[in-house]
Amino acid sequence: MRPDQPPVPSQEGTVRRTSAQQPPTLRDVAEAAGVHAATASRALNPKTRRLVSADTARRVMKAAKTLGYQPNPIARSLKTSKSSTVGVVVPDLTNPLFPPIVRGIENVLEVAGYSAWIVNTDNDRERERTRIDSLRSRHVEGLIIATARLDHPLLGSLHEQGVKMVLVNRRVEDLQIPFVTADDAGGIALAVRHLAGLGHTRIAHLAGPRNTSSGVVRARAFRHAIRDHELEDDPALIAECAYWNEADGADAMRGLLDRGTPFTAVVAGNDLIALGCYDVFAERGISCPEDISVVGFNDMPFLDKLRPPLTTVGVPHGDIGAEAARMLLDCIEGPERQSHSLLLPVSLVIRGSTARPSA
Amino acid sequence: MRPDQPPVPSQEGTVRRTSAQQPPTLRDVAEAAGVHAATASRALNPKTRRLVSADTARRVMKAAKTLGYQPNPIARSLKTSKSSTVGVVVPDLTNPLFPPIVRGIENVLEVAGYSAWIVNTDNDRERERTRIDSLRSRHVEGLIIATARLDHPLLGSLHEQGVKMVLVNRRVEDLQIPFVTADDAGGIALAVRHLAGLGHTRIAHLAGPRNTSSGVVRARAFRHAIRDHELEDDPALIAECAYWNEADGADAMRGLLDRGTPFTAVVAGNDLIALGCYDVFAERGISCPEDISVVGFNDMPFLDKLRPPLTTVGVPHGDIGAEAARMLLDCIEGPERQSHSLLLPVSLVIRGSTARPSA
DNA sequence: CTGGCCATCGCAATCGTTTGCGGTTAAATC
DNA sequence: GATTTAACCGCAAACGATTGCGATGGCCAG
Repeated sequence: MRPDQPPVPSQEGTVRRTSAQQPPTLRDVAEAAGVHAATASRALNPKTRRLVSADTARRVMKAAKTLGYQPNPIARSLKTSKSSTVGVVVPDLTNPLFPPIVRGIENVLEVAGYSAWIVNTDNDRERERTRIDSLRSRHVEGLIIATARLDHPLLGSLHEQGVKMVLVNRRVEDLQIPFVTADDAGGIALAVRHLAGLGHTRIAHLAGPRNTSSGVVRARAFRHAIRDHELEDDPALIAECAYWNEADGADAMRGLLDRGTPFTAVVAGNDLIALGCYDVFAERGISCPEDISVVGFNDMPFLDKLRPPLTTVGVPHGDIGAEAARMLLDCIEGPERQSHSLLLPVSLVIRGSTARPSA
Repeated sequence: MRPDQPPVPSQEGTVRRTSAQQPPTLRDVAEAAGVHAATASRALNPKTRRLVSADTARRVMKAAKTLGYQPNPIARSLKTSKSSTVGVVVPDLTNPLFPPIVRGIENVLEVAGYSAWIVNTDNDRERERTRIDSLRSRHVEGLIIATARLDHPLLGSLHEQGVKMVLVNRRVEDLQIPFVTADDAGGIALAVRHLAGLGHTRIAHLAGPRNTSSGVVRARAFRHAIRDHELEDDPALIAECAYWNEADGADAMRGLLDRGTPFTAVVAGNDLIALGCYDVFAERGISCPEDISVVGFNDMPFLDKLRPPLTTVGVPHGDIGAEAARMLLDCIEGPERQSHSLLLPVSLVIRGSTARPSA
């Protein structure tokens, strides 16, 4: 659309695009510095600067500064197939779990000169595929993925194709994809130790979906912990939620209650599931923690202001994101460094939703 | 890095890049269809398809499909200076106010074939400048901005430069930049009407920052409403928060309490400020709503599970985002349509934090 | 039968960088 | 003083698409 000035080529050799404030290009600074564009390119890039004389490097950099030159990432990306960009795939930004992770990611990416493309999948496989395709066509240099399911062919094939990626919060079975998650098992152990210490013996678990690693790891850890403390190991005390959200948490809780098996405490797969429990408590006039104690998982924001404040296990979300980003950058820059995975420590945040059993 | 095959040009004319699964390029499909790349380009683009014969168009599209051709957005963007991309500038994704807006934006962008670059500014002017620069260098076609301050020279200069943008949640003074916000004044009116109806006569306001439009609009609306209902119009009942967050809300509340002016209700500038009040209530043993009623603004998630559940004015965040995106697309496609601004209706969500004054 | 018009398509330039290669110059060697 | 050597820099070809323009051919009208 630019009115390409009529083909009167280089009338003077110095002035280009006089009228519009088209941002200056590399050629502009090259001309200003009296060198060829190639030289300017080398002078501006620290990695190639040693190929030009110190003097011309100075001249070029000065010219760049006075012209306010900003390299065009698109042209660069086209040429180099690099983009200084990574894709971040989350199920839903609206889930308070993810923004802190994203912030952690962005913080480390930013200082490394990278930026993040964020996409939501809404847990829809097809949408996930198209979003990731779009990321790849934009030449992202790697992927940080928060939507991993245990069985995830898409990730498998991406991995085979050599796409650099790291998983956050989740792992996938049988694949050597690096991940960084919270210490799920440790967190659950903390939770049931706390409940056992309060005197609970019949503790239920509202497990997350069986197709996510967090779901199964936490559920398994729960059964281990129950046995370790020699509490009631009753399969009827375990219910599974289809999704990590309030509605399914509430459903699971109702199911548990309707089943009639008595219990005095429940460790929820995560905070949202715990919130679902709160809803059911309100429905049925159950009081927490007097009738039933609840502990959540994640320590998402504002839990301290709930009625009652939710006891939960605190997870360093920002750190998870930051570590994941660091690992991805390692993958990208150091080609074949064997990057192992990371389990970040958690802590129990004791608030008002847990108490001694009334009985 | 691709091992550019030695300059044995077009040995057969058909095979390129046999080894690697380098994605097919436009030239590949052109060859496959037996036409020139230019023709292929025209055939693939609906807008130019009429320039080629129906038959070759079919051939090209078939070839594209069988090769799995995906146009390279980077090359396209370099040539056309378009990117099918818009920038979304928010202060902090971690604030639950913004994710729903972002989702709304993405939903309408997606069906239009656009996608969104999200950046956080942390309310830091310098960071804001650099992030927006980076967006522009990536050729975003427009900006959706949620960080507007009333006096915002940066936005002014962008606007002068012809950068398409629309503001969400905020406006800026003296500038004809289209915006879409909630009906702030209407929401405040609803809130004080509710409180007045309950019998409160001394109502305080914890105003948002004076440098944001929402802050001043809500504060002004508050004073109007107070006068309309002929309640105590005492300047000592108004405090201002430096930021829209819990900590500053708590500070303002403490200031109000320490001032000694009596009041029985407070309308907070937004939900986070209201949460700050909750903190102070806990500190000082004040009970809500018995001693003081509180109403927030925004109806962010999980407010219904607070102690007590927060009465607040509900804002259609998703719609705000969606409308903003629609307006921006209009700006981009229709060049000089006079796009006016939008005020979306709000509603009062009455919960447990408001009650009749005890006195 | 010829001229002209239109539909169709190819040519080549272009967007702004990066980078292999080759040429120039000055310094270093014997 | 001739020749090697290195440092420095320019040339031009990419990357993958879009697009103005011109060439070609077929078709119809005169």
